[in-house]
Amino acid sequence: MSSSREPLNRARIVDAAVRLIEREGVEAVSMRRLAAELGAGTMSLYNHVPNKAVLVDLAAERIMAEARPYHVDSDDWRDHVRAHARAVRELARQHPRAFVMLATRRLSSQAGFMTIEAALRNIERAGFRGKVAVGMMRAMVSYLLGTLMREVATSPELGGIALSPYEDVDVSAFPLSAEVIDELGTYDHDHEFEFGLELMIAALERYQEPD
Amino acid sequence: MSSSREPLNRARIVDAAVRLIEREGVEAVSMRRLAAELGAGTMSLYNHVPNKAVLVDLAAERIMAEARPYHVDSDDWRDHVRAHARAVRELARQHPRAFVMLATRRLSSQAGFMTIEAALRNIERAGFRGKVAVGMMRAMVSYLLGTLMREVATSPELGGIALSPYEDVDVSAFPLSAEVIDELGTYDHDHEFEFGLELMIAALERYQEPD
DNA sequence: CCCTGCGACGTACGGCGTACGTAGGAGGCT
DNA sequence: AGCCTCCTACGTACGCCGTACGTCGCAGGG
Repeated sequence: MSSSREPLNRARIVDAAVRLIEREGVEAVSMRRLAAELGAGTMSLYNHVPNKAVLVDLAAERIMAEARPYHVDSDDWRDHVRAHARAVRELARQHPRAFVMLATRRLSSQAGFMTIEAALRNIERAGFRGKVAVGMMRAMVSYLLGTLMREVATSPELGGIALSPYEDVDVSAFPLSAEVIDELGTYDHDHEFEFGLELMIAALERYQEPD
Repeated sequence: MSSSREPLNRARIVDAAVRLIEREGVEAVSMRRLAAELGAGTMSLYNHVPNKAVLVDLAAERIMAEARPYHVDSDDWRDHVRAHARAVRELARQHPRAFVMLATRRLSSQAGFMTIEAALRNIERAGFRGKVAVGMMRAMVSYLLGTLMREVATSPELGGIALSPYEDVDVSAFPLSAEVIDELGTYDHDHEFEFGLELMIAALERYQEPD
């Protein structure tokens, strides 16, 4: 495939891995396939990358680095938090298969720090610093991670989610669930994300003005 | 291994899978190994289970079903929310390797509904019903999923997390991060979990008394 | 007594990650 | 020029994996 005259190098390999991950998910990545795609011998890859695990790590970092810094024109910290959260969501939606992978991996990259720094800046804007700010930042990250995992790992094109997840369960044993069963079966991800986001913002606001 | 005189059946196979998952994680599960552990031929498993994917699903459901309903003596909905969240956390900590698996899978089981119903009950106690309650429940689930993923996927015994994740990054470019770098490198999961939990509760409270 | 059906199992295929050994070419040295 | 050293590419092979397929033996019914 693509001009096999180019000598192999780490960048080209990682590139190919990223493309493959975005196209078919991590589980589709194999050293043999990658090599074939690069028109190289399988074992040649090992001259540039110690093993598959770190290759995947490198790919994860590369994808993370694609995150564009968001921009927003406002003095209100809430708008910044919103913009930041939406930017993360955008990244997740653009790379659904990669996101699941990123989510289960601890990041230690420059790119990861950019996100952390931006989140801390927003929380500082809201009037928090130090330990409390870190706690809030982490809670925010947890919420984002959670919703986006749910949104993205649930998307139908990603591997056979049942149409109605509640087919073979007798709901009558669960009165409250039964009452809102239609709601439970429906996912309006836009709405849910924004709802949860406002909930998180409300929580921060409440800490601002203590009783 | 263990009394190979017993005839094979689905329950025994799923049991073995669960044990193996809890001991060494999903990635350690293989049909050959499972069969060996049961003192059976590899292909005999396929008489009781169509393929590995559904076997793992069955194991996931079985683990989920182990979740004990929590109990708490209080009239305050906050205490119920706390108890529920802590029960989920306990489950995650008792089965860290299984939890990561459960988290990336959509549940449609009876057991899953028990959790949903309990969460809805608590939120109803706080005075919310219908669509709003579902949104809140989902936000709560997202937060729980997120923190617990972070807590559990990060635990050192689960596959080589670097001691200090921020070794080779130049923090000086990130002033706010630098300011709290010690905090960032430290994880007090108990404290963090409770902090985030109170944040979520605060958010619900704020919805109770609208400005 | 035979027939039928089912569960257990062996073999084999095409995949995987990667250890290891080899070969060839580029660059520096004398 | 000749040689040596080092780096990269690559082939082979090992031990895993999931599972399709075919066979065999045995239990139960006619």
